[in-house]
Amino acid sequence: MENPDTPAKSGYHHGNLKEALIDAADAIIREKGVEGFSLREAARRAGVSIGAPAHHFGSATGLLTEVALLGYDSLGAALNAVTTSDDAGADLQRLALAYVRFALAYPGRFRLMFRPDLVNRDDPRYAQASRQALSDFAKTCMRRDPTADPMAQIFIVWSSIHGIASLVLDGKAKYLFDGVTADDFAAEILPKLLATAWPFGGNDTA
Amino acid sequence: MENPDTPAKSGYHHGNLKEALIDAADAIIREKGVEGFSLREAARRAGVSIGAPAHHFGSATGLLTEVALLGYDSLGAALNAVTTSDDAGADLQRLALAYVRFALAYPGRFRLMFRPDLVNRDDPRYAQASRQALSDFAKTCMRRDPTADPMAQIFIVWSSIHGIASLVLDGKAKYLFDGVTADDFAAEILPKLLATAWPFGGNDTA
DNA sequence: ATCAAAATCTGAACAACGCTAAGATGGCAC
DNA sequence: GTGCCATCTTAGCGTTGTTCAGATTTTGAT
Repeated sequence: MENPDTPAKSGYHHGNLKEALIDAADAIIREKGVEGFSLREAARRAGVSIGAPAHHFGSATGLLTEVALLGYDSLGAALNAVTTSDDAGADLQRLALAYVRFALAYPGRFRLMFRPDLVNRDDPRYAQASRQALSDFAKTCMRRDPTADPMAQIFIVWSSIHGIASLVLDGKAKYLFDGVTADDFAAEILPKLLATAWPFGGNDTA
Repeated sequence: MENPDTPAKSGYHHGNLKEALIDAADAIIREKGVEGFSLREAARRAGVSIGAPAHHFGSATGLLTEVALLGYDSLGAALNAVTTSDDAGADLQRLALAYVRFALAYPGRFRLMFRPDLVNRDDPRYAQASRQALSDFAKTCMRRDPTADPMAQIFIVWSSIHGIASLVLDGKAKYLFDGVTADDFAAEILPKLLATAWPFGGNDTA
């Protein structure tokens, strides 16, 4: 349940409250979504009083920012685990699939990561984590079409993938593909969609 | 400020509280965003006690659903106002531009429209409004490539546009196009982007 | 080793929120 | 006129984030 290297709680002082609160917040968001989160419940789960988190994070935003950073790290790891090949277009398809599957596997984290009202964007680690998570993406985009304007290409491709993830997560896909669940979509419909209708899958570099 | 055809408030009874509350909610969301909304403030602005909205809308979700419907109507109107031509690809570009500009002009409405936790999706008017808003879109997609699978094509194109709008609205564009404001993006960068890097602008039907 | 200083956590308070239920008010059909 | 019913008020409950004085423990300097 907990890291074995925790100093454990020695009565009054918790030991590593900061990590415990981040874990608790992440768990709440996983179970009940971003809107189900409350600072008080995170404190409750960490076995600490309601005023304790303020010392470590200042406000709820501070704690949620940490969870968002964790989210970007895990997204980056998921994209980094995608196998690469000579075919940049095929790689881009796999990355897109991984992106959407991440969103569906961690809907709470994913939503939080794109909620400017809940995270502190002035934290320099935020921009860093965001950029890092998409680095594989950017590289594969450039590999697919080295002649294109880098920022333009990355933005357009990222938008397409992010739009797919957002719409599916918000339940809009079932309006078009009537009644299909998000999991079915990710497992069956989406791969076909990416292989046929998605314009970034083709190997343009010949 | 108010519709001239309001029965006005006759002391105890408001006259048309329902509309007044919807207007108030829409105004709050315009001014302070979705998160800045509260049922109590909407009641306050309508000049009515805090328990009054419950009678008309049941809960906050009920009221917000009305605002979301209003949002879909206005989005549909914005897309419907786009001039059409023989070139379906060019039309699609204009529709995309209108979609993103709507999101930037009415960020509160736009975000609310895609917040499943704040609107009642079981309301049959929701699916109806959603479909209606995108009808021009769907038609133009089919006109652009009549051979493609309708649902697949519409979903992919919509995703692309929705992703652009979402990322810009969430402030992600300024990470790629350093420091540019959302308005500058919509006015200058986006049109060029749609004309060059966007894969759905070309006239594939020859 | 001692003891002050800093870090950490408690507990209570405050204002605001959504929701509910009991009662007051007034329009409207009969 | 009278009674019904939609409408609105008011009070209350449980919840939330934030703040702050004080209790407790660790740390570091002497």
